[in-house]
Amino acid sequence: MAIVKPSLARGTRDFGPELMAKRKYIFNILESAFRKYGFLPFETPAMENLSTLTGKYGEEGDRLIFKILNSGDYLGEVSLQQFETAKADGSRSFTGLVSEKALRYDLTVPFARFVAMNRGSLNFPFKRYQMQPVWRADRPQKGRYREFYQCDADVIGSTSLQHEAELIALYVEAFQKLGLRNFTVRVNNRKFFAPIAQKLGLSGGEQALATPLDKLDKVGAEVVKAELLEAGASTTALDGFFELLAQSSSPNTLAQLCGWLGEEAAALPKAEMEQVWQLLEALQVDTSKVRFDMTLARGLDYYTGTIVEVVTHEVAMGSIGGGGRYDKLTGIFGVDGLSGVGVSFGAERIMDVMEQLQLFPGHIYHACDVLVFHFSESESLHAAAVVARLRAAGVGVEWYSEGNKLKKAFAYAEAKHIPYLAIIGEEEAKTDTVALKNLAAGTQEIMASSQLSQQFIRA
RNA sequence: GUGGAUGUAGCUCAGCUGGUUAGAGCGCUAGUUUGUGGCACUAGAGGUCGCCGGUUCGAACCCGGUCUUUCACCCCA
Repeated sequence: MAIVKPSLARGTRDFGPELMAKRKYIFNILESAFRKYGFLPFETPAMENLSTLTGKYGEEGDRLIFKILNSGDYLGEVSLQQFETAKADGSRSFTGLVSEKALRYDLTVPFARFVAMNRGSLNFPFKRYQMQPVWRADRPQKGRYREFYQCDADVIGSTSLQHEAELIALYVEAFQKLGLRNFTVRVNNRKFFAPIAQKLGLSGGEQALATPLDKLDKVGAEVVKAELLEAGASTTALDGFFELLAQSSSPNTLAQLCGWLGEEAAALPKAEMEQVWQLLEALQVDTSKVRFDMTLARGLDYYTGTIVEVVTHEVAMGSIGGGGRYDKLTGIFGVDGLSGVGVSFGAERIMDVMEQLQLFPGHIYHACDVLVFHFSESESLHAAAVVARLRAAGVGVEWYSEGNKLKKAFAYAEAKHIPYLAIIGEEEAKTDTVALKNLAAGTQEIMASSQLSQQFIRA
């Protein structure tokens, strides 16, 4: 077989022991936060039926789904006419002919699929957390991968705004536990969009508003204004709206927006926002980390109510978390009346942010407590006894196997961040002792083998 | 998916307008020190110059394609 130069598929990465230590550190913090709020673990397959995924993420999203080619003679069933048609529409209809499975694009849709399938046997409101990779056929950039982990917490089967408030509380708590200080949970409500679009006179409905609005902070007011004009907005209404946007960082934004819309039109989303806010305060959430942001839109089609997104101000990075309420997601699978709400943590980006801010504590990467080293074969049985004795006492031990060079054992232990080296030579074997060296301090002590485990149990 | 940049030793990078055996620092290996590292000194190993093709007497260097990474757009975690 030809030798292939080893390489990674585009947009993917390996996780060596050091990165794994960091990822597990993040996952452990998130997991304990999830459990603290009553969420239970849950997983779904990496691949779903293509029909489960398409149409849930918007047109752009559909394009980014990784499709899996059918097995066998997948071209045999395709007629020449179908082929020509597909060729004419830029291959769009072709995937449907040769692919019926795809890699999951997010964790929410598979979860909704599960709930719809198992509604009879679930205990509602059903709360689950899920930490698994998702795949997107996007063009990779910094902080943007084609395979990345999401950590989601969702509750399906309740319309209570308690869940919105609790999930925001969870966000604030988890990010603070991870060590992030300067971050904001942006909150908005999709129910504002229809009345705003109507007042502006947009023909395309709320989506015509959401897409341009979402990129306001990026492209600036003028560009957004131009796009909305093109979408049919009236000039006078637009001026009023941008006056609001110009001061959208003020704490009165919500009231101003509602004033502009009129009490009747704004009544529902306003009431929801206010209730969520009251609950946040009652839950003693640090609301300085939470901000109403009328420019937040979010791309995914399925959100219907409260939407949230988390950004950090300490490093340049896209959002590190996002979520919202979706009323009709299970409806697509034939089960109406099950509203859901959830949040997602972008593990990969959180990891990149924490890396840059050096938020990982130093102790998370160490293989075990002690490396046992013996000089020659004649001491190996004594060393084995020491190893066994330590492990029996619950101490993490690695037994060095490469030769008689103490120097190399030092380097090895250091590379794996093992704090202690237990040295066994002729003299130690004879007297049933061990020379225990603390690598960081450089101190060394001769002690009886039987006393050795005490050192670690104390520490 | 569209446009721009990038790619030289394990890592970070030199390499003058194309000209013989492609360099440095760090790291690695061995030794000074046959049982005590993190310092110093000495020696050494390691490169199809991303890949494929073209121009040329001659290409790491010029041209085309391709892949990777990266930036902007799009979108998003």
